[in-house]
Amino acid sequence: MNRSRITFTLNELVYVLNSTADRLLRANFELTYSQFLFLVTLMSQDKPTPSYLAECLGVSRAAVSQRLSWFQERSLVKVSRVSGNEKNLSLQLTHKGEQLATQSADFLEKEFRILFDGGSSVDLEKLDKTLTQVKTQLIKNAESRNAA
Amino acid sequence: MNRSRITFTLNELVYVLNSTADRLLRANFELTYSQFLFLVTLMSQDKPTPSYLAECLGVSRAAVSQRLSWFQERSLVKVSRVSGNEKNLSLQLTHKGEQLATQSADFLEKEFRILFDGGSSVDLEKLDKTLTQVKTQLIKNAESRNAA
DNA sequence: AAACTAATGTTAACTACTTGACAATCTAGA
DNA sequence: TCTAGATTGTCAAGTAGTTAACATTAGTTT
Repeated sequence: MNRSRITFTLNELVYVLNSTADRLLRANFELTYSQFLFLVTLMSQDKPTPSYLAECLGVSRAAVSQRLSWFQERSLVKVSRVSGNEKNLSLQLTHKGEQLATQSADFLEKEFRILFDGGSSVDLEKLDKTLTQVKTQLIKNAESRNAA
Repeated sequence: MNRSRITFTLNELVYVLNSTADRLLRANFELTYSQFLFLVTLMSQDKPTPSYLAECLGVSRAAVSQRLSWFQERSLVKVSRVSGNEKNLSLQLTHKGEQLATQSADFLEKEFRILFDGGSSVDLEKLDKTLTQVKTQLIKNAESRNAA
């Protein structure tokens, strides 16, 4: 029952976090959480192709392809071709897109700092390290188990 | 950047956990993770109505309604009416459904114990408590923020 | 150079959810 | 008692993802 409890707790926590973010973003920027992630991920991306964006977002190339028009229609993302490269599309945040991404990220950051706060005895820095450790170990064990 | 890192880490960890569970269940029981959750949740439920199941699963009543036929077709769940109650449906795992739920849960439990193991220095019990604490506090702060 | 091979982006068909509307049923209050 | 309100289950329409198949382009091998 140990395993179940912690995976359920994790799922619940993630649900609370993501739906809170979604609510805040909808109310203040008319943006869903997943649209926000799309913009923010694209902004921090060194290789701005749809294929790489899909990989960073953890979704399929088809999913990115389908969503692109939404961001183009709203002048948030510019899709172009770089001369000498007929294979890859190049994605770029417009000025408007960049502003929206930056402002909403700052806002969310500030809001969450308040929500996480309140005389908490939890060391978030340390918690993050622990979680990363669990993740890494899980992946490693799964791999060695598959190899065997 | 603190907030972002930990929410990303959490999302990543949950993704690894759930997709691992999904892979194991598909390979060994021809069951997706979400079908597994449907069965297991129903099994541990005291008030076996679709509406309450939806609440427990964290999805809409419509979603449960749409999925019910899948479980009925495979003789995993029996849908009936209790006499004297024309409003609520009554859901019940069949013997086959109960066996599948129990066996797959035991299997998953065992597999995850192995994956979580391996000379880990992480106290999962304690981690669970910390996560629960963070979740509770987050909800509390969000409420008092909304009230104000 | 030609010919495999691999990667990219798009489409079609599917799945699993959502919200909003609805009829049917139960429950309480005047 | 009966009526107003709440709850339940379902449907329709919409959204966001999936996989599989495809044409196109780029790299590699012979």
